[in-house]
Amino acid sequence: MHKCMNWGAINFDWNQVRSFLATAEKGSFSAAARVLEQSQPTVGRQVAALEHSLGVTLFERVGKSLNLTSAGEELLVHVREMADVANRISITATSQSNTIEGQVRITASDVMSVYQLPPIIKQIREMAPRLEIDVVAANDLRDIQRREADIAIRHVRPTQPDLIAKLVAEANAHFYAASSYLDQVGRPKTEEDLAKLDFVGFGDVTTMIGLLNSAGIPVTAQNFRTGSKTGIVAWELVRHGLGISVMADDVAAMTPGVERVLPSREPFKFPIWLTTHSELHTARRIRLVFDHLAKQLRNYA
Amino acid sequence: MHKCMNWGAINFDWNQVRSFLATAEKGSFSAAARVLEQSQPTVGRQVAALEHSLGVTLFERVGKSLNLTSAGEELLVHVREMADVANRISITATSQSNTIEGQVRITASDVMSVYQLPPIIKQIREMAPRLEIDVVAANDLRDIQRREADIAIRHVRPTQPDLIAKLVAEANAHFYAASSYLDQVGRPKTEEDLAKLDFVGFGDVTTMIGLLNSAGIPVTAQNFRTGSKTGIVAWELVRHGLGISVMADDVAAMTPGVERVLPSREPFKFPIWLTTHSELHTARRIRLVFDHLAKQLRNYA
DNA sequence: GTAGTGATATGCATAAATGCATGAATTGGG
DNA sequence: CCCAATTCATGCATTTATGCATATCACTAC
Repeated sequence: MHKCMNWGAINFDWNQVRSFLATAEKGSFSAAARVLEQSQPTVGRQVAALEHSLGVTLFERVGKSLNLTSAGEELLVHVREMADVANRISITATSQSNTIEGQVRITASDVMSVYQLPPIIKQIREMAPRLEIDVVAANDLRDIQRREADIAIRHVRPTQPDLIAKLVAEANAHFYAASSYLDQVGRPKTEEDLAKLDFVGFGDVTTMIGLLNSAGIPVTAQNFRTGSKTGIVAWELVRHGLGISVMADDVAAMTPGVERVLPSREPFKFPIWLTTHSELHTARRIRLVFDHLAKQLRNYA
Repeated sequence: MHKCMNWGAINFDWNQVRSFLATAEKGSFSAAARVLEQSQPTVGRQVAALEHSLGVTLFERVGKSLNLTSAGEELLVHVREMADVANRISITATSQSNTIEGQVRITASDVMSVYQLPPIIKQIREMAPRLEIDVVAANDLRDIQRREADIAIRHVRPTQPDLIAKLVAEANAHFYAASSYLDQVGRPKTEEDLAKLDFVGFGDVTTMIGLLNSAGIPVTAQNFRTGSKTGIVAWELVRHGLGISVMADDVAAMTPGVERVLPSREPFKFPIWLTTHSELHTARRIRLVFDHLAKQLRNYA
């Protein structure tokens, strides 16, 4: 039989709890294994071991997908709480750490990650060779409280209370298109001309239309025949002459083959906020990266 | 060097946190290892690994004993919270478990554990063979919230809010001494006579004197020339004729060679409270033991 | 229906953690 | 002042957990 070192629920493996949480949130052992950076058999076995040592069935194996038992659901509440505390431990530990080594995670839009971050990160790497910079390129907002990133570069002011945010720059953006495309369709003189051309969608098309309409450009869904949630892909579509889109001037300036549309139009303005957890800001390695990012991003004003 | 699978403090081993907690509370790796039922090298290595993966020094090794770093102290707050949540998980899991198997921990005074519990536990064992009953014989009050026991038998009403308590009996106690001792010093007729004899201390002598004084027996510390914190030892001392002590009548009745002193004196009365966590009370295996204990202990009224 | 996708479970080789035995160092007591 | 008793650190053998490859199963789409 088994060895049953810890009969009953007195002492259980805390790591197995984390496997359970990931499985419950992702819906399968395989998906949980991916986030935990472990293998599917491992996660499956850990959850099974937890079930055994707790004496409770957490999931119903109905062949296809796992369903949370009512007992599992009740436990999940506490398990989430435990994970929250674990995150707080992680944050507090980092804030206490005064060494300039270890990992720092920066999250930013994919466009900024590709076009603006690399040279800055190269500088940081030279300043602090033992620092490991991890860029999380994502257009959805990552949660700093849950430690999905240490530092976030955002274009909206964060609302959460425990976060500190610094407005480092006010960036300008204009309409851009490939010169080849404009040669073909002609260069618009007015915003009404503009509304007759093709646009390349960027993330959520609906909100983009709303934004443009409120800026006085009467575009509709008809204008958006191509697009991508991934900013870089959308920008490449623009570069290959598939239409017009709004882009930060800095990025556009380093992209050959595109030119500004309605050059005299007043620019769109958007803020660049640098964000981190207030506790993390006391950690030397975080502060170093934060301050250097602030300094360098200020140049893109 | 090391392999550093998880650089930075993003992902750390939750079990290592428990090792840290035990070490911080017990003051040494060895002591922590005893509580965790692990070896001292393991605990030491786990804490070292945690320090490494968190990038923080938790303890100062000053040769003799470990001292918590300020960083460690700050982390300890959150770590305790994490352990609390883990306990809640344990309790909730048990409350959800409807199988009559696994461990049930009962805590009681050592005297009760030795003289009264064994036959009851034997009955339970026959009723539920797959149940593992663990008796924690301790005269200090064990914490049910921290899951040091599932069911506690106490002589004071518990005050904590999440506990449910059942008054199962009102037991009687008298003065007892070995017949051989009374043959030697004579059988006292009054309480003043009594106060001239030797008493055997039971736990804290000061509170015992206070108790006897308020009962009208003018004893002083002079009367207590022997004693033991361990009730069974004290009772054995009584049985061997080293003096007088108060004892529950049931226990005294099954001890040959002792007889009641001042037999007509009205008995001391003390309550027997059965206590468990309110959530645990819904678990079938806990309920079974709880109810059977209540039923059997009622006979000792 | 039938092939294809994505999931869970199992056997087996490997990697990692654990425990034991031991040495070094420190404290407390005679 | 030295001896006894603890404590932490390290080398080594063993146990334990992990990952890979694979078989099996359920569901989807054509």
